[in-house]
Amino acid sequence: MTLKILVVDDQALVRRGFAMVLGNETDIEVVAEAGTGLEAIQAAHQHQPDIILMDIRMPELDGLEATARILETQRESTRIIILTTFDPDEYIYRALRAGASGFVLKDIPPESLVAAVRTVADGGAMLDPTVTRRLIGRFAGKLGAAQNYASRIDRLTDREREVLQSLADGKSNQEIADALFIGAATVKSHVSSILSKLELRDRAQAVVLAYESGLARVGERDVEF
Amino acid sequence: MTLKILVVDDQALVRRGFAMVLGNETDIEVVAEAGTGLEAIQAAHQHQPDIILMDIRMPELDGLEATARILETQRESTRIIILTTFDPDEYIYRALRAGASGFVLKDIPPESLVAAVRTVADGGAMLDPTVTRRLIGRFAGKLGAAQNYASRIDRLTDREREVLQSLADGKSNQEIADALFIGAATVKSHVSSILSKLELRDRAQAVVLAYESGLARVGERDVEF
DNA sequence: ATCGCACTCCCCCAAAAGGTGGAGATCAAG
DNA sequence: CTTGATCTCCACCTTTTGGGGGAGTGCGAT
Repeated sequence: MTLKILVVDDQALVRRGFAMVLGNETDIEVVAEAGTGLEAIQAAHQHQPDIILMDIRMPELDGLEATARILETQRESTRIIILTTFDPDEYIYRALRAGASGFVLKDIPPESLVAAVRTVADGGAMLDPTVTRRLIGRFAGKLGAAQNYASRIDRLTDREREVLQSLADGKSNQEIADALFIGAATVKSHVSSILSKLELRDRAQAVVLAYESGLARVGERDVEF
Repeated sequence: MTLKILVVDDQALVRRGFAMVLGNETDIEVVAEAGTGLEAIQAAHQHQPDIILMDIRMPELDGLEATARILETQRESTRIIILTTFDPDEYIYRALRAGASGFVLKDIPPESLVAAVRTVADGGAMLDPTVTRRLIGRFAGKLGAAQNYASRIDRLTDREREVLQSLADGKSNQEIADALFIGAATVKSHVSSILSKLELRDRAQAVVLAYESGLARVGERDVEF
């Protein structure tokens, strides 16, 4: 199956350049090009590309806004790689929030661009190394505070951690009991112990801490409520 | 200037493999190998490598702990790339927190490994695409399911959303009342209304939904408990 | 063998949370 | 001006939660 690509950039020359690089691959086809954000949205709906290479600075509607709008309606089928000339700083966070799967500089070597497209098509994400570092730094920094909790969590027993996991699912004591095949009284014991060890007041705080510490992660939960 | 590399893995065969791949490059030199975490720490101090390729599962001291210890004393001069066989899931956060600059799977193509080493040496960071995606997801607080909840959330009134925010801080009804300058009874009303509108059972579930929907995001909270 | 620990479960009690069914006030829109 | 929505609060009631005691089992370390 060939990958359908949409190339979006306000400079025709740049579009052609990327299109040529990608067109050399047998399993990649550039199905459309767009020169503005609005055109991009239009083209995305019309051609349903697998991957969109999106410039940021464009007339009418910038690439990040276009990214957000496109992903609103076709998040499942289309992934977007943001291309920028340099200075990712101000844009990366907006880009990632908008739902971009990649963020690379335009001076990327052609073969790397191809690799990035394939990676993203495979469900991965590809960021420029400096962006990656920034993201890690931000991530690690944010965890500065939560690290206290992460270390406190280590003091929990295995069973207690299991119970905390269940708490982070929004389960009641009885539901946890059923899930772990133990009595409700036992769950109460564990919960009490957890709250005490982590210096928390109630299960709601336990849920917060589970997320902040990384024990629970967004999107990994089977939230059936 | 040639890059000095330390290869750490408990399997000698794996070490030799990586060493050979890297040794082919004229500007890369494998200055030492280690088979355990403790050996790694020792070798890192002795050889002051620019880059360490570090396995996770090892006897004596695992790679993540070794990473943390090494970076404690030579964070400026040495960068570490974590290598794992698969299932990055459980390790990535610990790895990034420990200060790793890279996290790649062992089945990485040789030329990509070389590229990763150069990237990290240049001050960038290199993560496996699935890891990158996870990190983005975590940062952006958005993931597939989030949309369902997000839509339910906008049925809430402004005040209710405020209260939900407070719930996601782990606050009790009284604390929310104090924070919003209203009575505890009023908070109860709002909470009831929230639970009813979102079809939740208790505040713990509300916290979960706040995170899963992106209304609350890891690291944005002033967790003072 | 004894100690500590984790895990299991029990009882009792108080506090918090949640449900129901109100009420008054405001304010924007029809 | 009436309607509907929102925000504020109340009273009454039931359920859940959380704390404070135990207590018995098994298991691994000393």
